[in-house]
Amino acid sequence: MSGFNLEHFLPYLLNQAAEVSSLAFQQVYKDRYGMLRNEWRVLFHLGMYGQMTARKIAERAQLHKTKISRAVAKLEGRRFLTRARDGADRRVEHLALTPAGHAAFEDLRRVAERYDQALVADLTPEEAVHLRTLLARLAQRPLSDTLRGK
Amino acid sequence: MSGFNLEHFLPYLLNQAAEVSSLAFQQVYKDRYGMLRNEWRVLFHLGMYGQMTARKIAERAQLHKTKISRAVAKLEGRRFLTRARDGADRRVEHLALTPAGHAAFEDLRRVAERYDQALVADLTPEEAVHLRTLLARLAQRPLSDTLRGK
DNA sequence: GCGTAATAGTTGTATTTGTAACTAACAAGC
DNA sequence: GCTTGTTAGTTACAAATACAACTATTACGC
Repeated sequence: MSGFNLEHFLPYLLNQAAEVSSLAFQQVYKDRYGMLRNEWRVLFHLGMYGQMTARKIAERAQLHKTKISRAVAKLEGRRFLTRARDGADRRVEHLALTPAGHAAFEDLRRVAERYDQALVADLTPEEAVHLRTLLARLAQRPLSDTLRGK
Repeated sequence: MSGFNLEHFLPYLLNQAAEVSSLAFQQVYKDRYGMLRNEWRVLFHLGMYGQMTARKIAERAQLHKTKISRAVAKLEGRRFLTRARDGADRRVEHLALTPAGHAAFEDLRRVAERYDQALVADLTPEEAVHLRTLLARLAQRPLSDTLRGK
């Protein structure tokens, strides 16, 4: 036997924390705008970084292109964004928020900001920074071959 | 404007880290045993804590009872667990791993242990402990009313 | 230019999931 | 000992997801 314990297993802890900490915020964009997570993410990327192509969003958000495609279709249907074909390469479309889309983004950005502060409320500022740094490190590392060999 | 940035939003970071850090391990239980995440969780709970009811697992794993129900049905179909009706209260069933189920659990437990070590490999032991502690704290806190008021 | 490959984005279909409604068994009040 | 309520677990159906195949367009090799 060993000291291994399910409650300390990092993927388990990460999943639990991610789930709990997303839930209340998810409720907000769902209730106010009928959005799903992927739609919110696309909205946020366009709001934060301006006009972008679907491919670029997929890259930055690490989201599969089919998810982007469907999220974009929904957001377009709600008039939160518009598409513009690229003149030079007609496969590409440039996505941009409409005023309504931008208003929704600003609203949700404010909520997200307060929400984030509430989440780290009982951590010291140093702990909060440290936590974000560690998470970013974990998220960046590719782990495909950590399990090679017996 | 403010300093708010999507890449620092805690739910976003947690989700990315959780997803990345689960992926390679998920591959293992999927490839070796054709299991989904919920089935793996049920297997692990039974393996770690012995015989249990579905309700108890749902409680400990913070998983909805329908997920447990379906996971148990799949695991039963693969002969990884058996059900035994409670004599006193015939609504209740006690679940227990079969030898095959226990062998799968032991195999996966070993993989999980090595995997966890690989995940924290470039953290100091203190950092790793700290990270787990912070995550557990986040996971426990109920956040339903952090967003009250304007 | 022409054939082959790559890229942007979409659609189809099989799985999974979420939510609510359901069955069966027990408990409590009167 | 009935009626009403609760609890354990299952099932049904709608919605969401994953993955592969698809269309349309551009790029490359020769």
